[in-house]
Formats: sequence, structure tokens, C-alpha cells
Amino acid sequence: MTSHYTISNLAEQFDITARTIRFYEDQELLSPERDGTRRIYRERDRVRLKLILRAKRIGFSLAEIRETLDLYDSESGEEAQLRYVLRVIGNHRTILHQQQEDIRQVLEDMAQVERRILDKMQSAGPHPQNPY
Amino acid sequence: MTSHYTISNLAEQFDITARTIRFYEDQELLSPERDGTRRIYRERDRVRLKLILRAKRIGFSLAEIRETLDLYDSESGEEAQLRYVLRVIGNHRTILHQQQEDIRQVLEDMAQVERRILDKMQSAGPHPQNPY
DNA sequence: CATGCCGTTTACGTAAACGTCAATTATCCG
DNA sequence: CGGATAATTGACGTTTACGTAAACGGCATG
Repeated sequence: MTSHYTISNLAEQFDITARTIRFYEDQELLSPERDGTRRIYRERDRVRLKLILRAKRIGFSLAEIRETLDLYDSESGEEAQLRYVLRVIGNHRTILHQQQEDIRQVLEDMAQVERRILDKMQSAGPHPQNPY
Repeated sequence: MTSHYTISNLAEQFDITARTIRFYEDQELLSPERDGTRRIYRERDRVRLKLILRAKRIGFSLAEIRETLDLYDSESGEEAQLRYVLRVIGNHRTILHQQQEDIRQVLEDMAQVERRILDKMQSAGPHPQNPY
């Protein structure tokens, strides 16, 4: 278990550039340790990056991701804070459910287009590749 | 059935600005008719806009959306073209499935955080200000 | 008739998320 | 040890998706 990584190493793993990783640090999404001037990424940084990329893929902005991550790990423990986090989680859940619905609809539309095409090809005869 | 709409009317319906709608036209995502200089949107434009916004919500860029819509309605009927469209649809489906997976994972993570918080609030008692 | 209110075009501005140098330093390897 | 290789910090450039402001035309209403 290589318990730590270099920046280009991480970049390769996730198929992004080192620039991107440094940018995320600049935006305070990551905060790796340093060996002198060089960055050292531990497993927890890797996990965090994974979460970041996942959240990005489903459309969250880096700012939102940062706030959310900060919030979720804020172990403040104060009642009001905890209730607040619960509310935020609720909101996010609503957004994600909406997205699931959107995806379902788009998949349906795609299936329709596909069926129309297949019918068309069917009626056009099978294998008109070489009609003699 | 108000079979046609004005730009501000449409904007209101979808909770976007007229600027946005004009921008989509500029990017050739919409092409309403005109009454002199003014735009007239018919039902098909409305449907198209709805599709556009849905696709946007799940992360497609306007360029991708334009290409996709153009492709899907291209009733060229040529075998090669049809096969190509099927391939593109396949690719999109893969992306959407990936997204569904991402969403599932994020929902799971959220549920975990939520459980941790609820436990904490539980063990902290229904009202205790200070644990010691 | 003047005064709003829509709508239109043109054009510049902006925020987000990096890309792309350039100039330096640090490290590895034969 | 010295040259190739990797990493670092600026700093400016770029793309996407609009926002915003200016300047103007059409029409309906008091």
C-alpha cells in the first residue's frame, strides 16, 4: 500500500492534470502536506479528490463542493450546526432526486429515438449493405 | 390552447431570462418564427426548450445539446447515418448510467453523514448543552 | 401626444474552471 | 557530477453561459 502519492501520480490515477489538482488546492478543496516545497498526498487526500470529482460529474460547482465537504466534516457538534447540516443534506437530496428524474426522462427519450431508428432500418430491409 | 408564446412568456414559464432564450437561438438551439422583428414560439419550440433545460441540468453543454438534437431529428434515413446515431445514443446511455451510479454513491455518502449526525444528537441527549 | 412597456440588436463584462507558458528549483540516475 | 526529469509559483489566456447596459422601434393607453 503506497500510503502516499506525488501530484503527477494522483493526476494519472484520476486522469486529470496536475494543474487541476493545484487549482483545487488553491480553491481550498485539498490541503496536502509538504515535503519542503513538494506536495505529498495521503490516502485521505485521495478519497477527498475522488469525492470532488464525483460531485463535479453530477454538476456541483467547486465552491459548492468545498462548502459541502467542509460542512460535512465540521465536527463542531453544536446542536444548531448539526440541524443546519441536516437541512443542507435534505436540500441536496432533493436536487439529486430531481436529477435522477431528469436522467430517467432523457433515457426514455433516447430509447424512443432508438426504436424509431430500428423500425426504420427494419422496414428498409435487413442487410442492405450489399443489395447485389 | 395558446398555441404560441412571446419570449417573456416562455421565460416566465421556465424561470429563465429572455436573454437566455435569445442566447440559445444565437447558438442555434432554437429557431422561432418571426412576426416582423418579434419572435414567436410555437409548441414545438417550447418542447425543445424543455429538452434543452433538462439536458443542461444533467450536465450537457449547449454545444452537445445542439449536436444531439440536430442528430436525433436528422431524418436522413441513410443506413450509415442511422447506425451512427445508434452509436451516439449508446455512448450517451453509458454516460447517463455512470451518472446514475455517481448519484447513488453521493446519496449513500449523504445518508451516512446524516446517520452520524442523528446518532450524535441522540447520544448528546435531547437537550444537554455541555457534555461534562 | 407623450409616456411607458415590450421587444430587438450590438457590444462589452464576468465568473468558473482550468490551459498554457515562463522562469526557477529540486531530485533522480547513469 | 551533470544533464534529464519532475515540481513549484506566478501570470496571462481561453471557453462557456450568460449578465448588463446602451440605443432604438412599435404600440396602446391615459
